[in-house]
Amino acid sequence: MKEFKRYMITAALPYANGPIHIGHLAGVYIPADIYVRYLRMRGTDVKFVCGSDEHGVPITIKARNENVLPQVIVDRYHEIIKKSFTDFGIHFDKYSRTTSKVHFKMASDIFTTINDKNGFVEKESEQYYDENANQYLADRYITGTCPHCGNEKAYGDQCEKCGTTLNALDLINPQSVLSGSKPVLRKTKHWYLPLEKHEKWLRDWIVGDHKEWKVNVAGQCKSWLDMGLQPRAVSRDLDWGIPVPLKDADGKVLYVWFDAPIGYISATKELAQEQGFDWELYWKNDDTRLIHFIGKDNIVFHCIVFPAMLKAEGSYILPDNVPANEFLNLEGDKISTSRNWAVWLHEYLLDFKDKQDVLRYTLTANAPETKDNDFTWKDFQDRNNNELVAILGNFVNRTLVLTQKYYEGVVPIPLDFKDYDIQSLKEIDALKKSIEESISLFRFREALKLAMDMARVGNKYLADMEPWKLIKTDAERVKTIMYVALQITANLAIVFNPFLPFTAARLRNFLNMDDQNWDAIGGFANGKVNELIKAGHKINEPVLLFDKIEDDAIELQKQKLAESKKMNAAVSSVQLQRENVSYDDFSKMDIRVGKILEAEKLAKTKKLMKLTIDTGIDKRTVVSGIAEYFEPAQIIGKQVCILINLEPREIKGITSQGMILMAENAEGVLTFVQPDKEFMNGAVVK
RNA sequence: GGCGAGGUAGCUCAGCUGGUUAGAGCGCAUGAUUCAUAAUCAUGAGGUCGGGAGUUCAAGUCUCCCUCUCGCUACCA
Repeated sequence: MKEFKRYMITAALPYANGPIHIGHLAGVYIPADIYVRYLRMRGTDVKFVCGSDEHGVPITIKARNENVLPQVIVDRYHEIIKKSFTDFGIHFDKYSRTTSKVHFKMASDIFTTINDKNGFVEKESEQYYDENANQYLADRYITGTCPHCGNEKAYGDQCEKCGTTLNALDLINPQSVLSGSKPVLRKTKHWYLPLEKHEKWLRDWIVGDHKEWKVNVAGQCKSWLDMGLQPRAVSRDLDWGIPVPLKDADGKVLYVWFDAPIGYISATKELAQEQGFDWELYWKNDDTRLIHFIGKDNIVFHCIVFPAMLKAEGSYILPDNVPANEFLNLEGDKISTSRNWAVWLHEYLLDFKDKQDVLRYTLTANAPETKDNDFTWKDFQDRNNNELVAILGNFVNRTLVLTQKYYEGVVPIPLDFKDYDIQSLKEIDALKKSIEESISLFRFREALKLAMDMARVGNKYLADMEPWKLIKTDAERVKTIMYVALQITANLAIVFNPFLPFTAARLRNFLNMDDQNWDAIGGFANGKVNELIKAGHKINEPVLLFDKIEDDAIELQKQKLAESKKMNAAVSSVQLQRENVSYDDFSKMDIRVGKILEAEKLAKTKKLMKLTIDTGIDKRTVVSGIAEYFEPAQIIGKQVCILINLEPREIKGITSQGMILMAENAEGVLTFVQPDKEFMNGAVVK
């Protein structure tokens, strides 16, 4: 593998419309932090940056809802996020934000350079415009009736009721969120990044040059490349964001996805200005290894879109690896900000004071590295009580307590080392090597387990040597044993530093030991024992490294979650009544009783069923999205209610003439609305 | 429906280019031990590797079909 002179590490920019939760931590920030701490301990030249992603429509919506300026929203969450990272020990060199001046200039410059090189294409399209508010409407600023489920509060990009992704032009009765008026279509011009032009080198680069990428990452990229890349708009009609730096671009800003990843570069530049180094060395030099830590939702951006931007600009290096993680679930359910189904970092830090490392440990040991994983409070408690307390904490404690008891805290002078002493110390070296390997492959879960094995070596050593027995018969030998146990303890103080920085620091404090770099780790090499703490060295009185977590603390957290669940159920189970309609409107609908004569599932679709209905008037074809809940055989012969005077519509090449009436519950389960006994086909429903 | 990832011991996961009786941690059982936050150490039980077919001397590991979970995508009058 190529030797690099320096590392540029980025962690996905959190979006500044909500706080950080355990999913973010497990997927992105903890692995990135471990990696960077490790590199630093090896004396590697590394910069680690992140920042708040502060543009985009959702922030302007939140601001509107609270009747404040977008800046107020981003200021609020920027502070919360930044503080919680600091308190949690995620140690960025720079945590910036995309509303900074440096970033505005950086994003504008990059846009300009790409534009000067004809890296964009311009296209006109039709978009909804609010004539009262005098502005174009982002998809989120348009509500209307979902053409699928009839929800009247569907947004222009998706319907939250049925989860469907929508196009604003599909909405029935579109309405501007800004003024309530009916928007009109107007032409607007935007700049697009023609990703399809980058397809070839992207494929060579990802599929050819980077076979070492994680399978989930490579697979996702290949899937996109195979589908064929499309031009992607880099600008939007919005008043919150970085203005498009061109003359004829009034009211247009850079699309948030375009400016956000540039935030990594801006943050580096700001750091460079503070510390006085050349930022371009970290972004434009082939000897730099660029690594993006992200979650799986960001794979396409960081592996395809952002590299295409950088390539189009021309002077930047591309990421060497993008170790994306999968998602973390919480107690069996997807983490969700809007449903408040999450463990929020800032709340955890209050509820579990000084227990940063317990969460770091749990989330690393159970990190979603290869597939989605589940966080449970029971697991959190078990890992603390059975692993941190029982294995690591206990070994350290018994060693230090014995040292106090036998030698008043002074590291004893060893005599002859026996084979078993040396063998145990050599295991430290073997583990160190394995840990290095695991970390280099971004397998932090495995690395952490190996670090715990080091503590296990210590426990086993003490159990086998039984110094508490020997002290009565061979006090001289015990000195050597305790000396060895203390060296193992000192190794733990270093090896855990990337994973559990708070604990490692406390341990070094107990041992009265200076910070050490990674290479200091060792047991036995070149025919001699590696002496991390010298004989005669005085150590401090120990305190327990970890406390047991009792059931009531866990119960409290579970109750918190149960509350969220209750609230959600209460809110979402029954839809509110819709606005009144006139009798005239109602009577326009011609609903009849009909009978299903034939039914067949449409090939190549998941939900669609082609039905032939006897309406009493005629036999007609209706395409209906019910295939997920019914088998053709079980519905043939059923009587149903059917709206027969609905505009016919072509679906998958078949003309659908009408709509079957269905009832749908909160989970989206469907059932037929039908007469309670066999009735005449064609009978009017009113 | 298409594509991607995953389905391995009660739980959480390793198993690289196919090769002797399928591994680890936690949990469980038994024993040892008491320096230690009843922590530790040893031993053991427990798996037809989602199901089926095939290739091969040999398959968890390759091919095909089916099935379930997660994600992206199409579709939903």
